[in-house]
Amino acid sequence: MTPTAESTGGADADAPTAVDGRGLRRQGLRTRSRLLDAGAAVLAERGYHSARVDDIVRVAQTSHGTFYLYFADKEDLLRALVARCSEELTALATSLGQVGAGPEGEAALREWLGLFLEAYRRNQPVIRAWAEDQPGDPELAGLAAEAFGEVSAALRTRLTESGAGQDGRPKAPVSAVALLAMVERFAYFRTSRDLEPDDEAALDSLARVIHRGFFAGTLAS
Amino acid sequence: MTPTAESTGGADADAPTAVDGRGLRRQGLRTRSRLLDAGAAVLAERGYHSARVDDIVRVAQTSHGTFYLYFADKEDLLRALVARCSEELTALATSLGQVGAGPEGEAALREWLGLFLEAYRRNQPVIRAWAEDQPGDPELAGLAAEAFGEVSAALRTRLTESGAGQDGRPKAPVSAVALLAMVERFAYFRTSRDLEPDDEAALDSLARVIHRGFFAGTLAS
Amino acid sequence: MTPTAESTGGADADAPTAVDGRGLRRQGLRTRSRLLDAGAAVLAERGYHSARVDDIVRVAQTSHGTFYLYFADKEDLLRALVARCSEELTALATSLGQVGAGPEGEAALREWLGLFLEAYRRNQPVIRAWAEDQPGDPELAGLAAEAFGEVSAALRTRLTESGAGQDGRPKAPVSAVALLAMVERFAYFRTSRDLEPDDEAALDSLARVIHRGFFAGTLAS
Amino acid sequence: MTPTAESTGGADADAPTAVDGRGLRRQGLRTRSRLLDAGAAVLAERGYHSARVDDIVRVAQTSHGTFYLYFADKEDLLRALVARCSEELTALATSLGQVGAGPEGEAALREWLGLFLEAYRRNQPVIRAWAEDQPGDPELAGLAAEAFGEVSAALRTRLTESGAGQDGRPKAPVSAVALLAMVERFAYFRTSRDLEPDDEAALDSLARVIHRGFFAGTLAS
DNA sequence: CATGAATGAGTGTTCATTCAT
DNA sequence: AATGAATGAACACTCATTCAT
Repeated sequence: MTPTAESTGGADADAPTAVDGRGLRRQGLRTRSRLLDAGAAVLAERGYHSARVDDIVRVAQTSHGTFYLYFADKEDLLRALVARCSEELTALATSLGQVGAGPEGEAALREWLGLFLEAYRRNQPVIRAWAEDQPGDPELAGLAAEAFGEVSAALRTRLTESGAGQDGRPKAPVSAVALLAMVERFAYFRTSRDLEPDDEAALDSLARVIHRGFFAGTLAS
Repeated sequence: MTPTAESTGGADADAPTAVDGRGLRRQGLRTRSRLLDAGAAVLAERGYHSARVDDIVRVAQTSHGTFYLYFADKEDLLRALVARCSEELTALATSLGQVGAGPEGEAALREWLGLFLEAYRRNQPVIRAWAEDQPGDPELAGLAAEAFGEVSAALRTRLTESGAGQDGRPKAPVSAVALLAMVERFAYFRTSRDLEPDDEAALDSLARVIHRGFFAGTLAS
Repeated sequence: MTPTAESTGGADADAPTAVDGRGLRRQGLRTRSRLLDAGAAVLAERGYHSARVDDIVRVAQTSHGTFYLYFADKEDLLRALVARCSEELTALATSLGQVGAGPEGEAALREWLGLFLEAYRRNQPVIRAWAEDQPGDPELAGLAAEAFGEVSAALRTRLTESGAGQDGRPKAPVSAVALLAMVERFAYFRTSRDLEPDDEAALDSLARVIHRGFFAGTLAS
Repeated sequence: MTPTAESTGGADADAPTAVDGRGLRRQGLRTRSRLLDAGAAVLAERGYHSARVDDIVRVAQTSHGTFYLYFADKEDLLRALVARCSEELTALATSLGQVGAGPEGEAALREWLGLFLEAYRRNQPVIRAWAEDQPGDPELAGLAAEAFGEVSAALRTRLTESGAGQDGRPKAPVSAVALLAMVERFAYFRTSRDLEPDDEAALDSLARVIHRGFFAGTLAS
C-alpha cells in the first residue's frame, strides 16, 4: 500500500486541495481531522450515499466551504477514511504469527481473531461505505483489491507453513480465500445482526472451527 | 415471509399497483416481467443507487409512466427481485441433506456447494443491491434477517446432527454462522474478484476445508 | 455549416436530451421554443455568465427540470441560439450580390447594409453571449470560426469581382476582413452606444465610405 | 478620465486600499505590480469570468489576504488594468497627425496603423475582459464610453481636415465611427483568428483601403 | 506587510415521481 | 395499457471575500 492517497491520479497535480495532511499548520490539521471524524460518524448512521456533506459539516462544526478546502470531494473524504482503515486491517493481517497444530496454535489464533473482530467492529461503517461506493469509484475498487491481495497473501503464508496442500489437506490458495471470507463475514454478521451475547464463547468456537479446518494436522478416522 | 410487500406507509390499500403479478392480463404480465429483467440487468452494471429508473425503462423499452403502473417505487422493484432471490437461496439452504463424517459426506457437501455457488453467481447483482439499500429500507432489512435466520437454522440442524458441540467440537450456533459466512463470502469473492480459473479444484478444496472444519469427527493426536 | 448541432461530439450519442427539435411532439416543440425565446430575452439583459437558469425558466414559465429535458446544459441552450443566429448571418452575407463601381452599386450596397444592421441589432444579445463564452466552449469558438470563414469568403468573392488587387487597389483577402470588421463593429457600436439618431443619413454615409474604399474604381489624381 | 476609480458604492472613503499606487513603500509597490501582471496573465488565458482570484494570487506568489490589501475587488484589479490600457490607446489615437490625400498621407497612416495594431495586440486580454465585464460594472462601461468618445473625436478631427463631408464625400462623424470600428475589429480579428502570416503586406493593403475610403480626394469616374 | 484558514450565499444539475392524453 | 411531458425538492460544489495571527 503506497502512502500516496491522491485522487484518480490524472491532472490533479496542481489541485489546491491538500489531499493528505501534509503542508498544513496546526489549525488546519485539527480541522481536517475533525472533518474525518465527522465523516466517519455520519457514514456510520446513514451510509455513503445518504450521507450529506451538509451533515458532515454540521457535525464537524464547520462550513461547507471548509470541507472543500480539505477534500476534493465527498468521495475524497471516503478515500481518506478507507486508506486509514485499509492500513489498519492489512497490518493486522500480517501480524498473525505462525499457527501451530496444537492447542497453543489455537490459542494464538483465538487471540488474533479477537483483535480482528474488534478492529472490524470499529471500522465497520467505513467498510460498509467502501463496499457501497466501489462500483462508482475505481480507486476505491483498487484499494479493495489491494487490501484483499495483501491479506490473503499473509494468510496463505501461514497456511502453507502449517502444511496446507499436503496429505490430502486443502490447497493453500483456496483455503486462504475461504479463511478470509469466513473471518470477514463472521465479523460482519456479528456486528450487523445482533448475535451472540456471549462473545468469549463465540470466540472459542470460532477459533476452534478455524483451527480444525485450516491448521490442524490429520484427522482421526 | 409475510404477504405484505407494500411500502412501509399505510395508505397504499387502493394503490393501482399490483404488488405481485396477480390480477394481470397476459400483456401486463409480459411488461412487468420485462421491467424486472431490465431492473436486474441495470442493477448488475450500476448498483442500486446509480441505477436510474430511466435506464431500466430504456432497457425494458417502455415509458416512465408504465414503470409506475407496475411498481410503486424504485424500491418496490428491488423488493420484487429480492423476494425471488431470497426464496431461491433459502430453498437451496434447506435442500442440504445430512452430511456424514466420511468421504460420502464430503461428496454430498461438494455437490451442494456447487449448486450454491452457481445460484449465488446468478443472483449476485440483486444481492449486492439488497445489501446496498438495506439501511434505507427496513423491509429489505427484514427480508435479509429472515433469510439469514432460515439459512442458518438449516445449517444448524445439519451441524447438530453431525455432532457439533460434542467432544470438544465447536458449538452448532456459532458454527452455523461461521459456515454461512464462509460460503457466502467465498461465493462473493469468487464472483467479484477474478479468482480461481480452475473451478473444480477450488470446489474440491473448499468442500474439504468445510468438511474437516465443521463435519468431520475427532482429530488424530 | 452542418445541420448537426450536437454537443462536443463525444459520448453523447445516447444522451436522453433531444438536442435538436427532432423527435418531439407538438407540445414538446412549443416548450422548447418557449425556452429558446426566454433564453434570448434573459441573455439580452444579463449576458451569458450572469444569466441564471432560474431566470430563463421563470420567463419561460416552466420548471427547472423541464429545462434540462430540452437542453443538456446552459451552454447547450446558447449553442442552439448561436446556431440559429449564425445561419441567419451567413445567409445574409451570401445574399450580397455583385457590387458595381457606379451609383447603382452603392445603392445595392446600401440596401444590403440596412438588412445586415437590422439583423445584427436583432441578434446582438446572442452575439454578445457568443463572444463572452467562446473561451470556455471550444464548440462555440468553432462555430465562430466557421461563420467568420463563410462570411469573409463571400465578401472576398464580391471584392474580387470588383477588381480588388488590380491597379494598385488593395488585395481581396485583407480587404474582405477589413470590410467585415468594419460592418460588424459599426453595427455593434450603433446598437450598444446610442449613436446616430438619423439612421438613414448614417446609412448613406456608411455605404458611401464602403463603396469608395472597397468597390469603387480608380481614384482621380 | 475622472479621478474616481473607487467602487460604485460610497463608504469606501476610509478603505485601506490605495486605489492607485500612491502612498506605498517600495515593497508594497512591487507586490501591487506583481498582482497586476499576474492579473493580466490570468485574464489572458481564461477571460474575466473564469479568472479566479486564486489563480491570480498563485501566479503572483502571494496570498488571498494580500490581494485584498491592494485591491478592493476583483473588479478593482480589472479597473486598474483597464485604466492603463485606456490611456495608452487614447494617447495613440491622438498621436495620429494630419493625413494628406497623397501617398505621403498613406505612408503616415500606415505607420500609425502599425503602432495601433501592435498596441492592440499587447492589450487584447485586457480589452476582452473589459468588454466581458461591461454589463456588470457601470464604471467600466463609463471608461469604455469615454475612451470611445476620445478616440472617435480625434479621428473626426483628422477626417474633417481631410475634407470629409465635402463634394459628396461621407460625413465625418459617421466616418469616424466607421474607421474606428474597422481598425479596432481588424486588430481583433488579426489577433484572435490566426490571420495573415504576412504582416507587412496586410498593413499595406489595410492602409490603402482606409486611405482610399476615408482620406483620399475625389474619385475618377 | 503578509498569510493561511474560514465562510456561506449562490448556482447548475439530477432524478424519482406524477399527470394529461 | 401506455406514454411523453412536466415537476421541483434536493444536493454537491464554487469562489469572492473576511478574519485572526
